[in-house]
Amino acid sequence: MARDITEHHDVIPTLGEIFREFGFAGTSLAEITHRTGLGKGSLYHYFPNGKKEMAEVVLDNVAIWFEENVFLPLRESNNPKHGIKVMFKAVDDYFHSGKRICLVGAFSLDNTRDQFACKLNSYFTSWNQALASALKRDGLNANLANDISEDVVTSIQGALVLARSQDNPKVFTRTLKRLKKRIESSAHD
Amino acid sequence: MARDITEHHDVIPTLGEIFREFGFAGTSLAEITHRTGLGKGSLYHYFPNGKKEMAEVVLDNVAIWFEENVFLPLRESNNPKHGIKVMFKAVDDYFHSGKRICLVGAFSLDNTRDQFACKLNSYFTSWNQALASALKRDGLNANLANDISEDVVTSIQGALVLARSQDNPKVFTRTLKRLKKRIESSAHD
DNA sequence: GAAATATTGTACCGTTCGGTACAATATTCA
DNA sequence: TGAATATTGTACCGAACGGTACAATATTTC
Repeated sequence: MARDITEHHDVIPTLGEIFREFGFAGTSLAEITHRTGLGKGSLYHYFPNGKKEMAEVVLDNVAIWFEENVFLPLRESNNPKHGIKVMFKAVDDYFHSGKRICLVGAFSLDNTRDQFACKLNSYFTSWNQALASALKRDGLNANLANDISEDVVTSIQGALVLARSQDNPKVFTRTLKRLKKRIESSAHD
Repeated sequence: MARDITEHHDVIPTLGEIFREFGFAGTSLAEITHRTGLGKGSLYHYFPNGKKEMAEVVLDNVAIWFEENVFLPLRESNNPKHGIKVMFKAVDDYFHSGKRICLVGAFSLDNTRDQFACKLNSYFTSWNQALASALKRDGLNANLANDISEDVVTSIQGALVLARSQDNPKVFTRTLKRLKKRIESSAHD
């Protein structure tokens, strides 16, 4: 269990960026000590279970951020259209308009996935369900809502992959625009 | 430059599967010697530049496979609709209906990307252009064709990420179905 | 069959890996 | 202040890392 590291207020975000950059296997403790400025003594004081625990805390923080800024607005906004708007804005911000990749997506693709399977799975499941919920409240039937919701979450992930591989964030912003339009046009069917 | 390893006919596919499973950084020579059955002596005989060269050869082989089985049919089929059909079938086969991830996508997400940037970039670019070409020949205007093409390639990548993270290949097969339908319906606009 | 070449197994290299031990130093709290 | 606790820097560990050297063995070529 991680001790209270919250007073080092930017260590966890920094860890996130390192994992984003190198992946779990590719991230070395040397890099972590360098970028966080914390020696091994401190790191293992706050994260007794080492690198794996650091990744878990980071993933938890990602989940919390999305819960607050994306899933909750989708689920509980009185105006589902507004909730969806909030989602797109938050997603665009979070991924720096395509210049930042999704840590959950990255971890999903290699075998470290197995160690974090539960967290990775629930991230996408929550997103899917929250968005589908908003779409249903907006008048779509359940099948269509689930369909569009899966389409949106899937496309966002894919767009991050392509934007990264082509070193062109516009792939991401174009995709968001396309998805917004698709939701709008499906609303008045 | 890799020497002729073609007589060990399944070494390159095996390397591909290892890289898929562990990522580039996470793949050790020990794992490679174990799974390929080749000792270090042989490996460095055929791949004098080591692990990096192995990955390059694997990526080249992926590119060749897609060129032959996906891009070429899209670009040169007399009947573009048929070319698109061939693409979907080949993609479904290649990714084992969602049970196998995309090596190019996986490499794109971590920092090893920089070492292979050119190959990763051209894979997606070729796919995009080939598909857009087929759509245009099928009567779509250029803008719409590019739009749909990016949508399809993006969604396929995303679906592979989600299918993997949720350990549910059906996410992938559903996505393919959705994309086919979308192309069909956009054709008679 | 002999010479030249291609292939392979094995021992070994220096480096880096994740992680631990622990003393030294801050900090907290009585 | 002084004792207890929290935090940190540093030296170190064994294991695994990617890679090399090279002799031994196949295989090809003449």
